[in-house]
Amino acid sequence: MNLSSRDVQAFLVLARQKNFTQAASMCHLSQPAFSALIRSLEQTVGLKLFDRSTRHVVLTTEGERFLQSAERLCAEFAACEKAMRDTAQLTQGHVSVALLPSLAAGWLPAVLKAYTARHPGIQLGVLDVLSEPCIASVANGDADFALAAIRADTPDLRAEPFCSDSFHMVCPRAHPLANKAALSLEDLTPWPFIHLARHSSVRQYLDAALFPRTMQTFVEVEQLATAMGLVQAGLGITVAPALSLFHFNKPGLVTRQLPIPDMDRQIYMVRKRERSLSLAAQALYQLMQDMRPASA
Amino acid sequence: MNLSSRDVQAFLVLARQKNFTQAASMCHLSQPAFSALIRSLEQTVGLKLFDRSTRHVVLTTEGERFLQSAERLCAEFAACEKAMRDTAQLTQGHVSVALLPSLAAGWLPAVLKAYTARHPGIQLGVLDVLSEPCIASVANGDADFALAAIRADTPDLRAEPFCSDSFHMVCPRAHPLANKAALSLEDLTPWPFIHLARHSSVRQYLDAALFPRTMQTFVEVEQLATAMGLVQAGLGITVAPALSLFHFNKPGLVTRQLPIPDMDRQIYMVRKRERSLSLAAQALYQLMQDMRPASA
DNA sequence: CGATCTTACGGGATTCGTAAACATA
DNA sequence: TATGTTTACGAATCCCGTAAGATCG
Repeated sequence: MNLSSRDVQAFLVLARQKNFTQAASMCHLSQPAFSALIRSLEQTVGLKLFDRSTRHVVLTTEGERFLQSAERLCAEFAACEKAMRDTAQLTQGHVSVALLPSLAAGWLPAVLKAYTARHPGIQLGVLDVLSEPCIASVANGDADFALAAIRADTPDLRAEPFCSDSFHMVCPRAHPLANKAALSLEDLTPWPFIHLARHSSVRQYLDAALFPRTMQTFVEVEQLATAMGLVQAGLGITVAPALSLFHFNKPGLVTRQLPIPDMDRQIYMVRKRERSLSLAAQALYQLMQDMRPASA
Repeated sequence: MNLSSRDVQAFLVLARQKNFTQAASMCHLSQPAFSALIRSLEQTVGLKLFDRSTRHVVLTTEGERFLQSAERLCAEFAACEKAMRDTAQLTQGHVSVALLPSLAAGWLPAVLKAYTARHPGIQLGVLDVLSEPCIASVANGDADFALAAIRADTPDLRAEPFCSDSFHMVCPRAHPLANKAALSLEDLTPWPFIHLARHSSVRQYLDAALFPRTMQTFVEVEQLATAMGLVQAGLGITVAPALSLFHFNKPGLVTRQLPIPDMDRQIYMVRKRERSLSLAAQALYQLMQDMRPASA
């Protein structure tokens, strides 16, 4: 049995109007076409639904029975249509993004502000974790996409460059490096250095750029905020990516970009291969590209 | 937006199978036709519902959302289809008949027994009242049709002969009329007579047949059962239609048919003009015709 | 005779299946 | 290369609107 929303709609209109001509025009059909439609509906349902003479049109008992089903069907159709329109117009939906804590703290707030202003009905999810769990959350479906420092190209995942992130030296205002002209990586090696843990992407980029040289390690810490405190206390200098410099925007501290272009940290947009982003995710990613941090 | 049960079904099959070829064969369609169907569905819904490559078919986020609506729609379609099938097969339904108390007591039980045996799911309604309220209940929709002694042909109602009902004299066994040969209406006039009330159809037929003669009225009563008691007590004789003779099937009483054919009471089937009987009512009426009382 | 539903029929759109092209592992 | 989806296209079907026919008040 095949039954379309159009059939149901036509039936309901006729049941209300009790007049083929009026009902037909309401359905934007010629009267004979409408008559044929009702006849074919009766055939597919297998029951005579209307008693009709040239003067009167009335529901049969079976028609009354079908009316109940038709009204429920019509309500479901309407709900379905509304749901689809809402999702298409981003009035309703959900998006979850995984990104590095540095992006989440410094840059994301403005993005989310713009996003919710435009799409207030969309539920947001943020996973502000390191690159590895970012990738994992995309792989297992917790996040629609991720912005991470790992070029994760697996059979499941696909990465594309999103932005790049230059490195900056951080030292106290009174430090000799604070005003040195033409700063280079070489200049940093003599000084006590606050390292991040080896598993951090910052450390890996830095070690690679230094190799085979090394820094005078004073200490290794996990959090950039800790490194900030140590530098502010005059215990050493450190290197941080541009996106996390908001940590070091403090009195008594100086940040200077390291002019080593090929050392720039790449941030990738990571998503599932062969799966399109949801509309809500597309809109968020589009906005993120429009508001992409200056590739300083 | 037009959406058919076929579309929804196809969507659900593909969402389950995640394979166009298999889903197509399940829907008895060629694979390209099925592919086109899904494409047109996506177009009417206005959303991409599946991510498809040559290897994998997966629901998009929007497809997941539609899946919920589709499942609810599918359930409604199934419920509707079942309801219609039940109605068509008389597994479900309702019929209400109005008929004279005489028919209701003597003849109806066997009819209803046969009817419920054949259609156990049909709800029954019986209005065992006099002809006038019978007709009224059809006119106001309380009964599907009536069996009454009034030929009710109004703009709203239509009557057709159903059966005829001969009249019988009732007297005590010891009464002279009990064994008299060649009984005629004349023979009854000398004896004390138990009349029914003037508004009863029996009385009207009897008065018309007698006119201008009259009976020796002993008393007028409303109920045939009362008349039976009075006759049994030897207070008089009476006349009753064949269909209510079960009242007089008692020891000490004799009933004899009055051989006056054109006096026979007509019973009519009364129904609304221009309205078909419900399937349940059709079945009941057909059975009633098949089991029609012998036109004694 | 006027209003209204049904039937008849020609044209146009939709939909189907076969065959070929295309894509991915 | 094998599996599976999309494109191309001719044919059958379905659906619509106009016009004529039938029916009831």
